[in-house]
Amino acid sequence: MNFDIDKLFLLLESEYKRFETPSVTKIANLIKSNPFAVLISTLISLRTKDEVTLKASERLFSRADNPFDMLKLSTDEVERLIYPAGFYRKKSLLILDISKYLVENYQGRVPNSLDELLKIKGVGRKTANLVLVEGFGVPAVCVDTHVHRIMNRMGLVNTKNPDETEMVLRDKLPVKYWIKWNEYLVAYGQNVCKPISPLCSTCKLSDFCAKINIKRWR
DNA sequence: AAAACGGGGGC
DNA sequence: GCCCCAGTTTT
Repeated sequence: MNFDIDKLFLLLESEYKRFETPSVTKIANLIKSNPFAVLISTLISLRTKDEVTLKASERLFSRADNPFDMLKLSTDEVERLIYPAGFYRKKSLLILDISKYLVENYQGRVPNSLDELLKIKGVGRKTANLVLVEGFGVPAVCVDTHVHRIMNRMGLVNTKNPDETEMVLRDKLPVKYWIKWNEYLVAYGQNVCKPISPLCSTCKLSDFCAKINIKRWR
């Protein structure tokens, strides 16, 4: 990164605090303390808005916040619990599949290495890295659509491939920033650096922006 | 009626 | 690398 990464991080941090909403943060923090919850809520979040995901997760985890309890539920029950998130059939089957896999292979615990996480069905690099960062508090670079879009707009990368963005960040971003990077950028991506019609005129990060791919992402 | 919400996997 | 997947909520 050519620019002052420390300054950028501080800006992101202060912006993040502006976007915090107590109720959402409370649920999110509850999920964060449990790697299994992080894993499952990430699957629920597929093609689903964040508030809906959190509400569905909260309902599901109040019934079962570990693989053993999850396997006591039928697919119908899981479907009903996560219903508003959409794609509930596919998701409920996957949730129970993964629960079974974790019980059979890891005594019901979520593995804490990238390689082992990637062996789980339905888990790719984004999900695996998020489980490491949020579930285990291990430094990892998690590139989701927000991180990927903003890094492209800033000119750090110029690629459609999130894996490439991940590799560049691993190389250029100091490890001490890995834990919070995804969280801050997701918040910024949702509130300011949005996919369509981003709020560039009031953006605090414009000094860092290469101003490419602004109009529309995707 | 149309758009928004995203990541994994198959080829 | 490109395309497919498939359902809700919001506008």
